[in-house]
Amino acid sequence: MPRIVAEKSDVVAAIAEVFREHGYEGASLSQITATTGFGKGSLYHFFPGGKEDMATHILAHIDHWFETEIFAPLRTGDAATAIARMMRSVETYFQSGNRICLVGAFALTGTRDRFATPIAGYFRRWISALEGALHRTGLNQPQASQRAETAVLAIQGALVLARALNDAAVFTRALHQIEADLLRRDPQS
Amino acid sequence: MPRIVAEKSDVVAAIAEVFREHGYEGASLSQITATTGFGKGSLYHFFPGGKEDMATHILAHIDHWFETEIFAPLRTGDAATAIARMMRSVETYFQSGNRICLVGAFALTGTRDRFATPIAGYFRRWISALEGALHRTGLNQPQASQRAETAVLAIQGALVLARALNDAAVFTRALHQIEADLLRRDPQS
DNA sequence: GTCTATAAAGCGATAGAC
DNA sequence: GTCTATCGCTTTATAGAC
Repeated sequence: MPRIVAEKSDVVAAIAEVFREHGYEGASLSQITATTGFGKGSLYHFFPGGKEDMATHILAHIDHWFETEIFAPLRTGDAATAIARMMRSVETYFQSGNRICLVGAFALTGTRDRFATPIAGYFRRWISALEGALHRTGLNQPQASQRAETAVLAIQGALVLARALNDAAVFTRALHQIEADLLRRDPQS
Repeated sequence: MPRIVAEKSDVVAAIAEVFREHGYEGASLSQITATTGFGKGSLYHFFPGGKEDMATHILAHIDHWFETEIFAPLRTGDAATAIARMMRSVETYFQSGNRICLVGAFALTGTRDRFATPIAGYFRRWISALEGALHRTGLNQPQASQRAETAVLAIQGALVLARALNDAAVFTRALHQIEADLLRRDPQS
């Protein structure tokens, strides 16, 4: 049954892009109203806590997407398949390097202190889920742990560099190398 | 001969830390005056263009430091020595992961568009200088290019992840692996 | 070169009509 | 649930005394 009025989840996704583009401090309510088409009345109806409330819901929304699409499959599915799927999902989600990671961006400024728990949790669970999958492929625990951390870190770095150079190909290249490194069978870590 | 009054370079270094902590949008003039001790009168005396002027000088200051301490040695010195020195300088500069890269942070938000040229130039010259050094160690051009990009990207990612997890050890671990990967002699890229 | 006072604009947030 | 009007505050930036 179609709805006339907006739903919170629609609003969250729309606002997320404004935060992604300007950062937490840089995203003003007037930009949000202009870009999303929602007036301040609607915004404060959905998010009584204002800007911080919006960001909290956006982080939860992002976390839920990654949890469902990436972390959970890494934990339970066939390890190699889940890792390959992770790489494809990451490429799609970050639009081949044209979209940044909001969680990573929040981490780099004073915004981190405001949202320290969800930010740390997102990366911790990503690394942990990937580590588990790598362990199931036969790697020992320290190797799996190190490789997982390196892969997640490299994805973040690739997003930074792709945007700094305004060259999405940097991201695509990095993803291919990350995948090869993850599945490598030689003795090094 | 000692000076009583402040010099522009002193002011730049002090302001840089405020931008580093809060990002471009998040750093307010009142925070800058509070942290640095310079009043608005002094600030606008040194930087008539205001906040954007300050950020421009800060980026130039950072660029100059890297140019002198890291890029130039990579271009002319003994390759292996210069690379090892780069890793040490990077560890010191970023305070073992407790200090972020302002250029990378600027790249992630709308601030990038304002400073696109210095941001891209910083990373382009870093990668290019490192690529040259790797080439001189015997790697062919594509290998050197790929490894240089991967290393710079990994440094940025390590800074993001270390700050997200509030765990500087992530950065230290990553630096060791990056150095090993850079100097590796096996056939893979 | 540094200060204080102040202007003009934009900010996040609220109130109340509909 | 959405709108407009508005509050109080902070922002960047300027002016002018010292």
